Parts: sequence; structure tokens; C-alpha cells
Amino acid sequence: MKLSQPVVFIAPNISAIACCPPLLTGRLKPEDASQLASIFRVLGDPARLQILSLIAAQPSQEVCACELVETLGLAQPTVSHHLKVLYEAGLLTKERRSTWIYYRILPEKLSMLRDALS
Amino acid sequence: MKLSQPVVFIAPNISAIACCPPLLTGRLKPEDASQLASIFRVLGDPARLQILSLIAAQPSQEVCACELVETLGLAQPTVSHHLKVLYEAGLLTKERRSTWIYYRILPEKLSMLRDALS
DNA sequence: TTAGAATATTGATAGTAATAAATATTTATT
DNA sequence: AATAAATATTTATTACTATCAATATTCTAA
Repeated sequence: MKLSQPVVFIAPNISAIACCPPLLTGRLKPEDASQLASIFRVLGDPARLQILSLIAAQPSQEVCACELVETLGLAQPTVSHHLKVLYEAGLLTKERRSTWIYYRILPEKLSMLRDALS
Repeated sequence: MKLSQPVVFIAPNISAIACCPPLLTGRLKPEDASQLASIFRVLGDPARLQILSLIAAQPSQEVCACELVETLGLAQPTVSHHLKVLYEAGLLTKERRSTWIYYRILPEKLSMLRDALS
């Protein structure tokens, strides 16, 4: 048995990070529009934006779910819900360390969105 | 009386174009988070993304509301609703030319969003 | 294996938003 | 002024989502 476990951050939808052609350079197909809209909808919630901002503000670039519950002033199931939405959108990774789960930003998706806006 | 009318594009919320500090550089205040989220929510709809994309795809960089009704396959009141949402978010300008109303993209808001994602 | 702590899920509720039918408004033309 | 066309508004319906209480699950430590 190993003394130190390898750190593994997990993220779904890696293949979906490259999503859509840029919004403003050509006509968006309905399917691309739906996919892109679904990501923007994830960012369209104040609590989720605050979660992203809080993670980015940490020197460690990660945050434990328990800290978020204290900081955001939302119930634990609500925070858990938002984290799941962000995670399944490919905006966050998560890593379990004993009882706690630490979340990090997956920057590729955000830069994809930035590209889509040009 | 003038023979040629000056072209005037109207947009609300010009002062709100500079909205929020970047999402990932510091902790977002609740008020900033709400304001930023409300703009992302506007982009979180496939029909509205298609409207933006359609306008950008025009050589004239503008589109008449009537064309959108034909192209999007949505009822006229629905298209009118989406245009109003985009307009009030400061993402579009509008100009009336006789019976028709032409919409254009107001690029400042989009570049503000791009900045917010970095 | 039992107790306690952190997180996830389920279920219910309230608020919001997309859609379109019906109607109103605005503009140009005759 | 009357008609027609383009757009906006009102109203109603439906679907979705944020929220939280209750409960379940997962993990650690004793």
C-alpha cells in the first residue's frame, strides 16, 4: 500500500470542451446554439459565479465544499446542487481527500466561452 | 425639413456596460455577481444566441425583425420578446426605418463579458 | 462495527421564463 | 380617414429551476 495517494482531479465532458464555432463569425446551427446556451445558463446564477470567484481567490486555487456552505449563506443541499451543475458543465474538477471534497476551476471551458464571444 | 434623416441607433444602459470586476481575479461581491449573472442569463437561450449570430453573419451587420421571424421558426411575439430582452441587456441597438426596425450588435457589452471571463 | 461528520439525493414548493394566441400600436399608402 | 403591414403588448399556459427540509450515502476514527 502506498503512503501517498496520487492526486487525481476528475472532470466529465472533456471531449465537449471544444463546443461551438464563435458566436459572431457565421451562422450558428440550432444544435450549437443549444449547447452554447446551456453553458451560459450555468453562468447565469449569482451563487455559481460567486463559487467560481471564491475558488479563484484562493491562493491554493481550490476550495472545500464545506467552506462554501459557510461563506455563501446557502443551505448545504443548495451548494451541493450548484457544485454539481458547475461540475457537470465541465467548469469545475473535484477531488476527494478523506471526508472533504475539493473543487478547482477547469479553465479550458472558460476560455472556450471567451473565444465564443469574439 | 431635412431630406435625409440622421441615423440614430438607440441603446439603454450605456452606463452599465462596464459592469463588474473580472470573475477570476478576486472575490465577487453579491451585487456584482447578480448583475453579471443576469447578463449571462440573457445569453443562456438558444434563440437569442441565434439572433446574435444571424446579425453578425449579415454583410450589413444588421437585421430586420421580420427576417428573424421567418428564419427562427418562432412566433412573432416570441421573437419580439427575445429582441426586447437583448435590447434591454444592452446587447443590441435598434433603429426604426419606416415600418421596419433594424437591430445591430452593440459589441461593448460582449467584450465586457469576455473580459469578465479572464 | 458503530458513531459522527461531510456530501449527495429526494421530494416539495415557489418564483421565473419561454411560448403563442389575441389584441393593440405604429407607420406608410391610398 | 381608411386600410394594410410590421412590431409591441397583454394574457395565459407550460416548463424549468433555485431553494431547503428530510433523508441517504460515504468516509474516518474509535
